[in-house]
Amino acid sequence: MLACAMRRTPPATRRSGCPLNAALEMVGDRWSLLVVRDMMLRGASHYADFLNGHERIATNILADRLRKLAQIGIISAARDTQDRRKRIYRLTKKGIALAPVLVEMVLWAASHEATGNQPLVRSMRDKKSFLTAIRARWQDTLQAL
Amino acid sequence: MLACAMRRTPPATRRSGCPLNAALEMVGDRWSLLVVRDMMLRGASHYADFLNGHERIATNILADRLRKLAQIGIISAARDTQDRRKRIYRLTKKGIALAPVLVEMVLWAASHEATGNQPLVRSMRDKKSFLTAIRARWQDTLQAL
DNA sequence: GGATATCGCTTGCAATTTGCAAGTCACGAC
DNA sequence: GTCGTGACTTGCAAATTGCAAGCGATATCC
Repeated sequence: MLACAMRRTPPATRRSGCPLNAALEMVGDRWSLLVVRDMMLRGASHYADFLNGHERIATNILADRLRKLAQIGIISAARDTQDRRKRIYRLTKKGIALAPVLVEMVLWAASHEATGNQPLVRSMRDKKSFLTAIRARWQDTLQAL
Repeated sequence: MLACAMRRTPPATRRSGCPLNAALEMVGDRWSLLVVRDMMLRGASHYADFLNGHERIATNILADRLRKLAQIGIISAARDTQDRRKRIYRLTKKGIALAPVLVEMVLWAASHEATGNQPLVRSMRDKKSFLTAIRARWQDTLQAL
């Protein structure tokens, strides 16, 4: 199977062909990357995990973002077999590949503003080992299925 | 002078202390990073340069974003001494420091979607030399003042 | 096994933001 | 002094956001 055939979203109608524009049309809003962060760094996987995050996302917006992120192929959604009321959200390969973007945004913000969570920032300074660790953790959660 | 004293924006009221949240409150919208891209990659410096970009930003939104980016300290604005109708917008140090973020977003989008401008993508693959070149060009434009 | 709680949403609605089009106003060119 | 240009501002309809309340399916308790 060709990699191309696996893309979830055919280019759609983009305002321009610029890859940066494509990225921004997918995750260029206030909330999408925070949802990704919660999954990647805080291990969030249930609806309530995201709702209770520190930024207090509104429930209708959360539902909308989860839907869009799934459509785009950044996350996958599945019913929890242990508790059928719950759904489990997971990062896909495309989703975990956003890690370098998050790292650079965090490092940029931390070096130009007064921000919290300095331990996280410090651990990100060694990008290579941070990314390796993140990817390893993600692989592990896939094993656990 | 302490570095801290140079910050343009005292933390403001953020939804959370997370550096990623801070970054998103500053540039987490559809347009801000496209404006930065136009300056960084296309050498845009006048209002019309941005207006005529391929994504066709609306004029009121452009004015708003230029104002906000200047407030935050990502760009600076100055009257053109050659033609006093014009204003010249330039990236500050904080603005040019966004280059790694742009690079990672472009590389991510290009490897998960069908996008245009492959020459740019290819040149970004060697991140280190790409960033060095970008920073050098930025320094040059400052010399020319 | 019927009442109660929990989970993941949806709905209503006001307020803000976006996007397009049409000005406006200072300056420069002729 | 008239005309064009550059950088915006204004008006307005449409879309998006944010908050609160509700709802249906599933689990838990007694």
